[in-house]
Amino acid sequence: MAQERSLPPVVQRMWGREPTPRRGPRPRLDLATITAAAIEIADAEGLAAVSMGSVASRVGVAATALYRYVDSKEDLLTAMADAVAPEPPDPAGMHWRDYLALWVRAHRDLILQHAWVLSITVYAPPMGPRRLLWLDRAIAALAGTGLDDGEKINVASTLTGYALTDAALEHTAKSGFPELDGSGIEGASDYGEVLAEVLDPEAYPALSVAVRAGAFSGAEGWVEDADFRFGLDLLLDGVEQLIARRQGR
Amino acid sequence: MAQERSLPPVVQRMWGREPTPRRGPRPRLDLATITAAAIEIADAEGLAAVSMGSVASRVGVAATALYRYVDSKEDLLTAMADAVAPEPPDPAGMHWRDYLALWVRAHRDLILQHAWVLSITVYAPPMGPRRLLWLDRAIAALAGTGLDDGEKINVASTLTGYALTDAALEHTAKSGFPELDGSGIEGASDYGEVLAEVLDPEAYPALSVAVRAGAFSGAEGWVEDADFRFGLDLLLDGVEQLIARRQGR
DNA sequence: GCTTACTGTGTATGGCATTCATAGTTTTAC
DNA sequence: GTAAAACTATGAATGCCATACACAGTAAGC
Repeated sequence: MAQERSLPPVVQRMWGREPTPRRGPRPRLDLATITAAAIEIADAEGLAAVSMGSVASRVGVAATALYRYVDSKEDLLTAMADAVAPEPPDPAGMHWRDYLALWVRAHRDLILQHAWVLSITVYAPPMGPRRLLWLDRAIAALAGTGLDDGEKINVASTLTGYALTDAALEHTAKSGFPELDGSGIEGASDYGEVLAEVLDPEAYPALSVAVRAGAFSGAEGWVEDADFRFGLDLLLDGVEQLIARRQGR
Repeated sequence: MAQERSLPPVVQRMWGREPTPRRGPRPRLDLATITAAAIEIADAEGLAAVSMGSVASRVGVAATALYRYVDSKEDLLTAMADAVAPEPPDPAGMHWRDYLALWVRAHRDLILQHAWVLSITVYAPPMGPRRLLWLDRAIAALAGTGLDDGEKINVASTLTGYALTDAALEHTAKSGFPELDGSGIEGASDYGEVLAEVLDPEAYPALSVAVRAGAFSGAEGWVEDADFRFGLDLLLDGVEQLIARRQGR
């Protein structure tokens, strides 16, 4: 009755609850070391280089041995996406807004440092121990703001989404537009230039004005990461207003 | 000199500029019909069923024939992600806030109706004709707000990101948490229940309080799509404040 | 009519995730 | 102390898939 529902094997292993077999030889591995090996490969050679074979040979077993720890490659990937998250920053003593700004930035940087995360999941509710640790800190930072638990979680969720999409944008911008490789187009302003030739001013009235006015070219001369802060402030302003509403009256 | 930079083949085809060969047999296909076929398959059987073979046989050619129109499968996928976008709603005569709310919702619904989009790209700068059409309308809706072109694009970009991540969340919530299939866990509240067993209150102080207080269980009894509106209002409040700042002084 | 520039086809290759039967290993039961 | 039971890692086999390549057919240009 009480055990009717239980977490599936992989998730249990993500939480460090590896089943310890009562008979037979001791398992030579655990999910953590497998995941760590996979992350190393992904960091070094990209996600495409992560195959059951490559991961297995890195930990010194045959490819099929991994299926003792993981039901499928997908399981391994989700475990990777969780395990890659480091310790979140400590909110102790910080104003919620300062902390959340820091939190989102750290989140984004984390993703940029392991850009392969972008290819795994768009965004799923956090389930693993590491991601939930980040969620915990965000909730903690919002203590005393008057928001209820659900609202806090919603705020964190929205911010996570922003970190993710901003990281994605920044990544594609940095690594060049994937569709434009070998076209001689190197950055946003070049793209704007070429785009201007194709854009029909009748079908795209507002956009073609903006493009011809150089809206894309401007993106080149960024002051640090103005774009990131732009969206972040948008969101935090929204949160601040919500908090004021909850507190004010 | 002027032609030094040019859009790569696929992108040109996405814009309807198919090269017309001067000799030899007429091409039997074009990118649009190939893409449409691929989208039909993805809608019906999921993205996994989209292979060069399946798409080719649906349009009545051999698998390898597709490489006359597309350099790689990835090209086909990005073409799909663009072509799937329908006509955007018309902003004429609407207040910017009303329109953008509508716009984001339509965007999210679009993704939910073709959830496979989530597996293709997290979020890349729009390059195809359909996505840019949406961008155009968002910019148009912000006319007269006092924002400059770059800011308008940034707003649209942030909102797109929100549509995407919210769709992703909603999708995983609807289709059940992928990692939890066959575990007897059916929804968020069930997950909260099971989670409570694993969560160490010392390591996750804020979160375990929230979970035990039923923060996840509450998510079940949604009024329509309260969560979606929550984040949306957060963002639009932020935009509104920005506009006020640009106008006010 | 002959060349030229194409198109679609068929075959072949190599990589990949995953299945399955098997041999080996440790613990429990008697 | 011995045998069965439970479990591990392995190696070979399967089937799918993206893609490269050489080729045969076709339509325009000369």
